[in-house]
Amino acid sequence: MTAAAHRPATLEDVARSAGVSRSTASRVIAGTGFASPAARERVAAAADRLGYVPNPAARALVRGGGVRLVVAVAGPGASVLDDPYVHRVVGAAARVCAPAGIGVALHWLPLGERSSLDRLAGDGSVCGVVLVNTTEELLEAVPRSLRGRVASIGIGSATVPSFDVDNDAGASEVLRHLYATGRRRIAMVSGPRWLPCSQRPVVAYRRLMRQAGMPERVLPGDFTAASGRAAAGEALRRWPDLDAIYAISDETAFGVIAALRDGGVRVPGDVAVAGFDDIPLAGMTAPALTTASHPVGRIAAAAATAVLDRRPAAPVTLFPSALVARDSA
Amino acid sequence: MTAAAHRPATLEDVARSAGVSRSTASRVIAGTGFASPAARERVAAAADRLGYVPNPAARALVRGGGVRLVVAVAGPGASVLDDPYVHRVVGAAARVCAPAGIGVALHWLPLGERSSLDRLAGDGSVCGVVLVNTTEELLEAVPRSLRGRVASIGIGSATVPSFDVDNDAGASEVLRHLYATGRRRIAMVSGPRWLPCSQRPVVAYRRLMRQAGMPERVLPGDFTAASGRAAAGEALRRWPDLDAIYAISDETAFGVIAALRDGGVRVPGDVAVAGFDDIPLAGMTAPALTTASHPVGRIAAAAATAVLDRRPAAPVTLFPSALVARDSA
DNA sequence: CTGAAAGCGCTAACAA
DNA sequence: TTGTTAGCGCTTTCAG
Repeated sequence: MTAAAHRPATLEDVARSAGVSRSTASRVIAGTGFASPAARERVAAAADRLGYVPNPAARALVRGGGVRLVVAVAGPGASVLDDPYVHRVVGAAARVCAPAGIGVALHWLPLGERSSLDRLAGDGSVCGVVLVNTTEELLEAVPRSLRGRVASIGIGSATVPSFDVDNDAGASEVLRHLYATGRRRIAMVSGPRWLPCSQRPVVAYRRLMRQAGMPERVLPGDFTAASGRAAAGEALRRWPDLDAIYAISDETAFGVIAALRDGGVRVPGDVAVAGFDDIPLAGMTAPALTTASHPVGRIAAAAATAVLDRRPAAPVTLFPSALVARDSA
Repeated sequence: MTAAAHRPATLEDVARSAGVSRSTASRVIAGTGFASPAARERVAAAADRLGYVPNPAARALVRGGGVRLVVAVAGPGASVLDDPYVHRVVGAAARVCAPAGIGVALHWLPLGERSSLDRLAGDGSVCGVVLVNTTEELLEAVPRSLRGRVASIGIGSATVPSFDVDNDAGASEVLRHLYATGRRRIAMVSGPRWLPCSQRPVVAYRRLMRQAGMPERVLPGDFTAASGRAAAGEALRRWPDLDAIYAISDETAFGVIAALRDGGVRVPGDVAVAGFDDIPLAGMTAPALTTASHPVGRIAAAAATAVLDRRPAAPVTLFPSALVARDSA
């Protein structure tokens, strides 16, 4: 453990200090190729003595590997980068990448703009891309050269493996819970129309409603609490007989509950409310939110790992969604 | 706009295509040094045609600049990396770094372990470090070679500039609000004892209580809702005459409110509760949380920018905390 | 098993 | 104003 010199120690320094050539030192450090036990030990000792840390940038340069993993978030505006969900993804990815000496960058992908993806593909420092909130259009625009080092959290395509929560099963479970507890006039607040993966729960909802002979009532939202507020007001106006609202995100559900409360509607007495995601605070509010928990961190870690390892991933990897029945429904 | 070739275009490709030397191309692309308008234009055209993107890794290698900014979070366990606050910091940093071709890595810094910092300093690919939740001990262990490219979100030192919210003013404002609305027996739920910057509000609290001749009642917490629950129970037991609880984080405040509710104590009727941070949901709950809003994203962005630009920052940069009076207090 | 040599993509003296 | 020449720190043939 040496006081870090002003200039970081290089492999050359280690080699000299160990009395071997740079190649030998490289083989030992990288753990690749042959080296005598003696050489192995001397190099290890020298590296330790000098506080040597391999430079991933130099390594990437010669290997053509890249040094950053880009989390690319599609959306109508750059403000999508402020989303807590996105931050969770970036945090999980950064954690997975750190040991490999890989950094994470956060980019906004304007909807329907293919040049951004081309730029990423043409950047030799980019080792891979994790797409968030993708559209079919964007998926089609993924350049050939990105294949094998791109993954999507959300919908995928033939060339882009998808890592996502089992939206269909999750939504169905919540809906069945609502049904089992006697709710028959269930409205749904959906995600933004441009986001395909948020349509999955809507499809499940419609199917279930039809099967049960219950009315289909879908209102558009955008994951925010504000959109939940607005949707709840609208729902109350259009369907006074309403007895449940299923929101596609917890934030939205909280907005729904707030609007209901303002309108003098009791939750769950008059109207049950369920969310989706199970954010940390979901269990602390009054009423505590009934929702489905999603392993966002694990999903992001899996996507990042697939990209890092260039491991040919299954076309679709689904993560389980688990109903958390609390007070609101 | 060329379909990204399998191998990203290099400066050499651009130079050849423009009919100039690599150096000239470099000067034009990097915007440094001289170049005739003619050359300038031809290089620009070639770069555009080839979809050329400079490779930050190669650039960093020759300039000795590094390619990753490390967000190093101190704490007793690696689980500190799961914190939403940390994710916000990483997200903001990643956003600031992306245009420069710099990635962000997330590291856990075990309390009192100096070798981690030495490793970071000895890694040539690290362009800088943003410390989160630092201690004096860790600050002292910052290697010389990191000076000028390290910043702290929290307390700082002579060599490490600090970027933080004005904890003192923020806490005072909340406390004064509590006082102004008639509260006289105010308990405080503090942050973890090992975290110096979380002691600041406690100091402010003690000073104010003393000045007003009010009792000092501090209970330890750790920012989590669970610790808020526990602290509230304890507070009720020890101080039955309590009329307000000030929690050092919104999560904790929500835990406090939940415990109070469970105990049949009305908020704010019997006991007022105030938080700290103003998380997005603070305004949606019942009662809506009175708290102080903190520009976490801006703070993180400022710290990251200071490190990136190697700009000699002021020893301490304080960001304003703004009281948001809602229903809970 | 080891070392010499070439080169990843780029910048920065230096000479022309 | 431009091109030539050295590297940045590392891996990787290819000879020894």
